[in-house]
Amino acid sequence: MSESEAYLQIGEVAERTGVTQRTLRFYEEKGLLKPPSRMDGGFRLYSEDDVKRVKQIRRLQDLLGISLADIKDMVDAGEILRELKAQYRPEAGIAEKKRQLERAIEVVHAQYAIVKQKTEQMAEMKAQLEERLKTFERWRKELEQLDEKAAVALS
Amino acid sequence: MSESEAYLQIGEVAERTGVTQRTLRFYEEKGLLKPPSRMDGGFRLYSEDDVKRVKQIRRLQDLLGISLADIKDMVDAGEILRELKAQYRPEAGIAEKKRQLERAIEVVHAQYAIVKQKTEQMAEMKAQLEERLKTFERWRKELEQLDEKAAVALS
DNA sequence: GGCGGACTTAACCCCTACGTCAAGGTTATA
DNA sequence: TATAACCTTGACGTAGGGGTTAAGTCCGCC
Repeated sequence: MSESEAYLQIGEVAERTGVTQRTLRFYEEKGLLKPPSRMDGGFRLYSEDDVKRVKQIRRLQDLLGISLADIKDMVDAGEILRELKAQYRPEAGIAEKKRQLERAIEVVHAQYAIVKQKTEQMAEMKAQLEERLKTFERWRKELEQLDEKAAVALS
Repeated sequence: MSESEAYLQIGEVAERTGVTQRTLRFYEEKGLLKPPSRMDGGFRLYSEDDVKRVKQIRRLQDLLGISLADIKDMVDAGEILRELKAQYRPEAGIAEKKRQLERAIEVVHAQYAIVKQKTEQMAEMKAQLEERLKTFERWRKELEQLDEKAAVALS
C-alpha cells in the first residue's frame, strides 16, 4: 500500500487487460473490483493488483463460463489468502485464520472440480471432432475421384 | 421425413433435453431450430433429430461458451453433412456438394481449434489449482501445529 | 358429448453482462 | 488559453434466456 506505486488510469488498465472501460466500471459496480482511488478531478486510479484481478476474472469467465457472482466468491477467497500470506503475525487470532483458510480451500476445491469435469468433457469432444474430420476428408477424396471420372467421361 | 415417426410435444422435448419450453421457442425464434410441424390446434411437434440438435447446442454452449450465432453456423454445417450423407445420389451436382463439404470441414476445423486451445488452457489451470491446494494444505497443517502448542501453553 | 385436468400458446417484464451513445468535466500539450 | 485526448455519470440497447399469466387446446373418462 505504499504511496509511490505507479497508478494507472482506466484506459491503460483496459488496454492491458483487454476489457473495455465500461467493463471495469461494471465490475466495480458489482463488487468484483474494489472502488479504486481517484485523482482530484475524479479520474479512477488503479493499481497493478487490480490489473491482476481483472485478468483472473477473465480467465475464470472464459475457461469455466461461470457467473460473475460465482467468480466474485473465488477471487474474494484468493484475496483472503493473499492477506493471510501478507500478515503472517498471529495477531488476528488463529481460529479466525483457520476458518478463512478452510473456506478458501473449499472454494479452490470447487473450482478444481469444475475444471476437472470440463477437461474431461473437452477431451471427449476433441476426440469426436478428430474422428469427424477424418470422415470428412475421406468423403472429400471420394468426391474428387468422382469428379475426375466425370471429367474423363466428358472429354 | 416419413409420416410414421414418433413426434414429440414441447414438454417432452424439454424434459429429455434439460432445457425449458421457453428456451425451445427461443431457439426456434432465433433460427437455431427449424420451425417444427404443428398439430391442428397449433401445438408444436418435434422429431428425434430436433432433440439431438438441442443437445448439441447445449454442449457447444456449456463447453465452449460461444454465441448462439456461432453455434448456429456449426449445427448448420452438421446438418448439411447429414443431408450429404442421406442423399447419396449425385443428382444435386458434385460441385455443389464439394463446396458444402469444404465449408463444413472449415467449420469443424474452427471448432477443433477452439476446443484444442481451451483444452490446453484448462490443463494449465488445473495444474495451478493443484499446486495451490498443496500450498494451502501445508498452511493448514502449520496452523494446526500452532494451535496445539497454544492449547498446551494454556493447560 | 361434455367435463376436468394437463398441456400449450403468445405476451409481457425481469435478469446478467456488458455495448453504445450523449453531454459534459479534466488533463496534457502547444 | 485553446484544444485534443481522456475521463465522468447516466440512460438506453442487446443477447440469451427465466418467470409468470391469461387464454386456448387436447385427451381420457363418465
